[in-house]
Amino acid sequence: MPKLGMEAVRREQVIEAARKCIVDKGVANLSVKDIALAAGVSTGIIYHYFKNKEDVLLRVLRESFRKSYDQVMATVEPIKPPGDKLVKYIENLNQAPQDNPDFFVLLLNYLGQAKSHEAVNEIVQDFIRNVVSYVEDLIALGVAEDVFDQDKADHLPEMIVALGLGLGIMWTIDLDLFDPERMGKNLSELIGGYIT
Amino acid sequence: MPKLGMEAVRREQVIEAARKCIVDKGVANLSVKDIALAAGVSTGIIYHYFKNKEDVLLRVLRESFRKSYDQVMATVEPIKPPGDKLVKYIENLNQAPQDNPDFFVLLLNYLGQAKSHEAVNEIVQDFIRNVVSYVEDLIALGVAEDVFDQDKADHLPEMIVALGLGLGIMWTIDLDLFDPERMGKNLSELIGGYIT
Amino acid sequence: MPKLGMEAVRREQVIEAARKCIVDKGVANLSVKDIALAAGVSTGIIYHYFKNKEDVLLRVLRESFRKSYDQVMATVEPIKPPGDKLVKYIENLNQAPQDNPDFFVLLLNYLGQAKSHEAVNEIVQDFIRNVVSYVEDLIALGVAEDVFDQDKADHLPEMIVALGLGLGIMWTIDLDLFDPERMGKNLSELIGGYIT
Amino acid sequence: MPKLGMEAVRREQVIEAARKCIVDKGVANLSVKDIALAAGVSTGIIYHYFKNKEDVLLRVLRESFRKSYDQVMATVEPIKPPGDKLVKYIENLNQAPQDNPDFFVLLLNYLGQAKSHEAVNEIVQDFIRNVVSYVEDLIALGVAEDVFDQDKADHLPEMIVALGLGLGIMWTIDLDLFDPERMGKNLSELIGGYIT
DNA sequence: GATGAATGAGTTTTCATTCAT
DNA sequence: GATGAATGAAAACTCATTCAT
Repeated sequence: MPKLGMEAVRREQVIEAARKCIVDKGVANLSVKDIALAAGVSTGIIYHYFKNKEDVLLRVLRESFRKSYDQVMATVEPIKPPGDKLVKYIENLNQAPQDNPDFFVLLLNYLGQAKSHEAVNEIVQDFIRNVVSYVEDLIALGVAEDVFDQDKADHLPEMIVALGLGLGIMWTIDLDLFDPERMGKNLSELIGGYIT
Repeated sequence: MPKLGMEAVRREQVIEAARKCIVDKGVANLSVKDIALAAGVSTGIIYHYFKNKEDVLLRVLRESFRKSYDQVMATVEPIKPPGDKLVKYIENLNQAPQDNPDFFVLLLNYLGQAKSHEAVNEIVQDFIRNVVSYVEDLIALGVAEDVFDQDKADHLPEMIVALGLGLGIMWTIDLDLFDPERMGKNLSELIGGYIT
Repeated sequence: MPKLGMEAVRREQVIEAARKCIVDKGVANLSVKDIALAAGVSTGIIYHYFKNKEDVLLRVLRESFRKSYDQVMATVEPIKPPGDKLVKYIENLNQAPQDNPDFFVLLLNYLGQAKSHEAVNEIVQDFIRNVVSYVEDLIALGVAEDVFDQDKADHLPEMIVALGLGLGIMWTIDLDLFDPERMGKNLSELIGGYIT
Repeated sequence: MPKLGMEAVRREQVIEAARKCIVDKGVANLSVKDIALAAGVSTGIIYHYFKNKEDVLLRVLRESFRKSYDQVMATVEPIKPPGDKLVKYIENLNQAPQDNPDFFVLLLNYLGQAKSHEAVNEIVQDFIRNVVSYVEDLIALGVAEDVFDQDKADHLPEMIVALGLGLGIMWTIDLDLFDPERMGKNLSELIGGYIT
């Protein structure tokens, strides 16, 4: 067993286990013992690498947002034409509930805490602002390069994100509510109409 | 204090107290003692009128959805012209986070449980389906009376609801994200464009 | 509704309900509410006619012993020949678990409390002593009237009662342990051999 | 105090403490806190080693029956002559209330629950059947080796056990009811008469 | 570093008893 | 007399956190 870099391994091990537990049984019913069991470590070790349970949970959230961000960067950023970039992003947004359903389950689990938990609120706020501002940038990019007209709607980025969030939540709660495939097309059309 | 015929009063008293507690401190940190204290009763009486804590929480959710429904009925249904009806409803949807911020905080608190709690999931699913189907009816009504063209977008009702939900959540988490007033106008335009 | 004699009626109503509850679900799992429900009265009324729950339970025990005693008197005492009297009593003892299985279930429920509950202990002790002394009298009567020889065994009455008690308990716990019919005959022979 | 390998010790510690509590104050009035206090541990640890209170109580019963069985094996089995074996066993049975009064108190505490508690009933049934069948074997052994005649009474083993049980209970409830010394002799004679 | 036994404060729930009506 | 709503103390049980090994 390597001793060096063990810390990073253990932390990742615990965070991933906690994430899985939250998705499987909900934050509400999650004990430190559950996490330790899922991670294959003792409860004690969790307190060696994390301040306390809350610390673990906050890191799960941050990590989850970071991964989501990384994934967007990896799939959207390589694309160069600004128009395609936005289209790809919208596609991503639309695929998210299917491609990464865990993300929405996790998000829902934390959103409920946001209003009564300062730290959670802050992290979630930052995430939403980042997403909105990223969409703003994508649109601005298109406008700058004359691919889009000035977008015709005020607050379009917020609406795009809200649509993605709302549809994601709705589909997470009720898989039969709509067909994500067709919804994807509608979404592209709707938004496309506003920027060309 | 009368002792007879208090059942309805007590139940309402407890449910309202529980609702308030959830909004104030979150379901996660909510004890029966808290509810009893907020309701001004003993913990014992809660078990006299409700099966257990879960029973109370589920009733808070149902009651909250019922009130929300009643309010829509009271404000939207009196309006007769189908076009105005839909507009009014959209307005309602848009005002909701401001007019009734508690509703969204409450909703968020329960959404997190939905995936790991059968009963919650069912109630939330029903609610969403009802809302979507209500919007469908409003649009169909307009089309039938030749006020709207057939709506141009597939899944428009789902998108309208998703927008309302997404914006509501975003605004609940981050009051500074956008100005609801202006957002209201954008929303009306966006949707208006799709049904006339 | 008659007002006079209501007290006796109510008391009997409650005691009988409590007895039934104990037999059905055990003293351990018996609440005052259960008793009230079974008796078709309110919990309050129980405290009007009895000092407290313990008072009810003690009266159930006494009443049960009294009835058992009355039944013996009614079936055994009318018989005049001392020999037949004892035979009849033994028969009674043997039939008890079948004829009145509730009695044994009840008895077992209280025997467990006897060692840690002064009042119960006293009542049970009195009952056992009475039963033993009744058998002593029956035998003495037979000897006095020259129907039996002096009984050949020391402590015969105690042994007879112990056999009845032991077999009753065993059969109550395990109906398949033996056939009470055949056991009855064996018992009569066994005891008969010792007093003639 | 060592922390490792304490499982067996702690379990025994808790079971023994629970047994003591039951004997001292009765199952009816026994809280987990009492057990923890008597065992000198925290309440939490009890739930670490046992599923719940019921689990502890059932193990107390099983353990008690096991010890009783072990003791019989240790005292009766070394004896080889079948006749002496049975005599020794009867002696044991007779001495039990004196030698091990706790056993009867405990037994009484559980017998009351048997009828309304499936698991208790099963354990007690098994115990009684084992005891009866052990006596059957002892007699059969004697008959096989021509030490006893075929026993003259049908159901003799059941009667022997019932006598032991009945006398034990009676003497537990009322120490003054008879002299166990003399009772022992009577018992031996009585039974001896039936198998020689 | 790693373990998991141990703690005890806190949570849900029950229930005998009281008392206003 | 009669009711059953209301209380609150006590019970069973959970779980984050600590710490001896």
